[in-house]
Amino acid sequence: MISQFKNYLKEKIQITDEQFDSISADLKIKKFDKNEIIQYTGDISKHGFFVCKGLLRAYSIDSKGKEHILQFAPENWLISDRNNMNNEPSIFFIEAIEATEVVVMPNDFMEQAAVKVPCLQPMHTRLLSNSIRFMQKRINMLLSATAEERYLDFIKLYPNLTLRVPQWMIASYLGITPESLSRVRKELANKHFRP
Amino acid sequence: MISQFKNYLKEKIQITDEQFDSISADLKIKKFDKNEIIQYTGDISKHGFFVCKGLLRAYSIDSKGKEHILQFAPENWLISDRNNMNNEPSIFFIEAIEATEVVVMPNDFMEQAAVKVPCLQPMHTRLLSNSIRFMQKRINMLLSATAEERYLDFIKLYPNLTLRVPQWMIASYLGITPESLSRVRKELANKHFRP
DNA sequence: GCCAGAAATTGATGTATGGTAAGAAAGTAC
DNA sequence: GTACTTTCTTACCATACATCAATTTCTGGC
Repeated sequence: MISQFKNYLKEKIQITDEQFDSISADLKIKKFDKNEIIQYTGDISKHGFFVCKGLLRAYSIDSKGKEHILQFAPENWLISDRNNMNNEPSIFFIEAIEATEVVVMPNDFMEQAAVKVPCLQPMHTRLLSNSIRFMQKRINMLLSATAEERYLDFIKLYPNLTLRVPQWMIASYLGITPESLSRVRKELANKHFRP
Repeated sequence: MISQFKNYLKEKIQITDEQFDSISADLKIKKFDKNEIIQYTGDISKHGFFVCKGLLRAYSIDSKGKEHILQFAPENWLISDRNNMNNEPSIFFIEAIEATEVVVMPNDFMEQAAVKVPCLQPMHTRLLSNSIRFMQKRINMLLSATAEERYLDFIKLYPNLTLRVPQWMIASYLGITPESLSRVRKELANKHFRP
């Protein structure tokens, strides 16, 4: 449903149906099955994705074969590998955790679209800035907080994801093992933590 | 020296002296002493900084009073708190590690300047994208690498900073204690590591 | 050059989280 | 429903890094 992307934009900026139509020619809808991999490490992908429905994750695999989740992308999230902007290869995989429907947008979509619809430009900048803020917060947590604190923070930040994704993925996002997360949860249960 | 900022821009984009003059009216030079704090947590700062000379660091202080360095900013780096774009308070301090000279730029400088000099816009987007890539890499390291690996990565990334900043700051950037970094270095010395 | 304070090193010990392994529980496919 | 896989839990032990404390080395100010 491309209209979902239109609604997303309408919530952020003033854009008419005509304006949207003028930029949507470059967009395509694509569906992915659960567990389907959308982008591989080393790819030079030419697209970013807007998630209409479903759930994606971006993850890397380290030298020991362990996965590390960099980002979840549920409905109404944009996900794109900024490495591809410079035609450099991706450093992570993108995979559909659930059956997912996305809008596929060329890497230069925002720049191009902003020519026709100027107010997209500040929106784009704002999105990038938010992404930076978000990652700064995450780095800060990784530097300063315990596993338990990070887990509580995760629950607050992604209340619905907590039930939607398997625990081992949450552990992978937090930078701990599934076993440790299980123990953290047990601890919290003992303290009568209510999620 | 505001000319340093001009040279920086000239390396990135096509900009004439006249164009630069047309946007530089909003810029000011400011000097900070070593150890001077430029921005406090909670501030709603209205400026970002371009470092002409010297070295800044951005850091947070956790609930136990421990500092955590989010970013170093040596010469020719831009540093600005994206939180301020939304008039939200800063989540970190910015401090001069050395006597430092900066160009002070209003938060909306890039947006405004891009009206007069359009090619600043894609440059700005590229800078933000690079910042995102950089932080993704750092998150990935924090999730997957040992203290030693992160230190080696740091040395490769910031060869000159390694000598310029005290070790306890590097430790704070890496997310370990100064004692641990000292031991990591000792280990590397035993393995005949040559920096 | 000397002194005070900061930074770095080192040793002894503590703790959070990891690794392994086994079994329980929950999904998923047929 | 049964079989099979995946996920989650639990227990035991291992390890990377933290903490505390005592020196040693470095640095800047006089």
